[in-house]
Amino acid sequence: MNLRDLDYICAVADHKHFGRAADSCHVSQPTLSGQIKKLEAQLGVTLFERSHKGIRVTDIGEDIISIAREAREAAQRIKSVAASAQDPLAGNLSLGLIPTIAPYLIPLFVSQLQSAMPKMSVAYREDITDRLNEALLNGELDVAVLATPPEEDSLTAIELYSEPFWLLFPEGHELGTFKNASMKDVKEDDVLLLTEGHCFRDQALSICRPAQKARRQSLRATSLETLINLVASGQGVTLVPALAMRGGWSPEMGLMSHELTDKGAERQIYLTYRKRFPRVGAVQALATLIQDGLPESVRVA
Amino acid sequence: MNLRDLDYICAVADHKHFGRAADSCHVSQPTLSGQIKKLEAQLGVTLFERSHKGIRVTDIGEDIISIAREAREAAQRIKSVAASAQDPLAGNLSLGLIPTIAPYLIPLFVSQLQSAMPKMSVAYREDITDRLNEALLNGELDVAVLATPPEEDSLTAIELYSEPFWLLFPEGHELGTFKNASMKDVKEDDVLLLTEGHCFRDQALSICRPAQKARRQSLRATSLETLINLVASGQGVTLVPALAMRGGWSPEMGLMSHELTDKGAERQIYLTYRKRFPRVGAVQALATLIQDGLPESVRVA
DNA sequence: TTCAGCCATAAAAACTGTCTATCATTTTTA
DNA sequence: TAAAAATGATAGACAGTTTTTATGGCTGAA
Repeated sequence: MNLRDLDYICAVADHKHFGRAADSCHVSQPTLSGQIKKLEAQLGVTLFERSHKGIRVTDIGEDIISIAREAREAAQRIKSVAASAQDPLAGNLSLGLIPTIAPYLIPLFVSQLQSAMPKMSVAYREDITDRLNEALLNGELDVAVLATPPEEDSLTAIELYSEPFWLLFPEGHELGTFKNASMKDVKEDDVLLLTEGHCFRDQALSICRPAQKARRQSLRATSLETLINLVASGQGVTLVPALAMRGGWSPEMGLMSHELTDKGAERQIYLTYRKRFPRVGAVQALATLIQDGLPESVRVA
Repeated sequence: MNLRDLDYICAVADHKHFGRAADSCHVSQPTLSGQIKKLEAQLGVTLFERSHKGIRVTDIGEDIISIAREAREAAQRIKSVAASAQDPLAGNLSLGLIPTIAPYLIPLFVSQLQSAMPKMSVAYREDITDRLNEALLNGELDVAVLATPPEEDSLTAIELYSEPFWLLFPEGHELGTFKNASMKDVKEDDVLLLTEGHCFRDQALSICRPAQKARRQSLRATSLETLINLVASGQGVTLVPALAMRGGWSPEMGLMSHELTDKGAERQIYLTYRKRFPRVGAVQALATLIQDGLPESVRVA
């Protein structure tokens, strides 16, 4: 049996005439006759009672043809579902972001996303790099905004932007007298960091002098917001990524900041996805959309 | 697209492994890979994300495969409906009978029909020959028990039995003194007949002497039962077909009867159906069943 | 009776699906 | 780290199926 055979019998049932049915299927009449004859033989059932007056559909023929229509309709639905999925800017996309990016980046593109890709529905997930990578690998996630390049061979990434680090310190701190800041100006045990697992912790540590690295085990914040509040309350200074500076909180909260002048005081942000992920178009579109929404405080490659 | 292709994608979705899916479809792995690749190209959609770790079904793939399962299920249903319709002793059959046969013949085979062909459901229709023939031709009816051979080329018939005519007369009638009866013994204007349209009227007339034929225009019964009652009330004599004699009414109602000795005082009963009617098996089975239930008063060919 | 309409049949041609053999890549194992 | 195993993709030959054109036979109508 064959979907085409089902087309043929439905056409004959509709036209009650082999020749016209054949025309409607764009095949010759012998083709249609032959295929229907074969199908009848396979099923062991006569679908049509042929006579020169006209075609009569047998009782069993009626039954079978109505099921055939269901099958054809399903096949048709497959085609239209596939056709409407053609659009790379449609469908579901699950997007992961790390906690030091999500709250600052998402507002920069969500509304644009809605208007530019209304048929794309994005599910967000905020988690630390390791877990996002894992989710990418097992297919729970389609794409992720990460601050580390992919390590697995099966992953690849688009470079989104590079994000400078800023030094955040409380009002009245001696750094306030400086025009700009470098890590050299920071006291070793003055730097507050995130808890382990946050990649930004490692990135911040990597631009500290070696001596600093072992210190301050006791004070670790679980989020950037907490960290900032700690700084505001005079517990020390910290580094924040540029996008986190977008909030208007600095003056009111008694916080001051300098962009760091140190070379390498920045991190590269990637849009990571599986190499085999089929909807590269959607990923590309998302990357461009994110980049278009970025402020000038970060540098797009 | 093809039902086989749908089998393939469902198998891959089930096994998450091309090789094993190919095995389950009893084809080689390249065949399966190739067909799926082609289907994906046709649909313009990636159904599976292939990697060496395992197969991941894409979102659109999930959608399409679930529809594919519907189509496969419909195809399967076609096969099983056809298979269960293989049985010639199953299905619906519409059976017509003429009024001078129906009430006497149906009781002779209905119970046998139920037990011998329990999956066959017969719809009965009682009507005069012309209308039954018409219904046969336009497909309203599948078979008919008629007392005339088919006239249309597209119809054919099985000879069921030949049914002698009996002469029915009231008790006290002079015919009661005879051992047997012939039409020669009957007074011309004594014969009561059915209304026009009943073939039995014509059959009865045909064995009357020509002189009788123009008479008795005024008394015409619309049914055999009426005719018999008319005879019982002394209005005349009549002919009845043998099967109508089966009832136990003769003595009680003051009726007597002789089987006619005239040559040709009988009629041939046919089971008529369209030459092209596909379920000849059902018709044959019905014919045999009817014949098996007949009494000895009629002759099976 | 002839003619036109309709479905069935036959033989050749085109197409499609399948197989074997082989490759490239990835993962596992030694 | 290198060899082996596993997995899916590719290529070319082959077989089976579908399709087409040409033709036949039957039926109903003029």
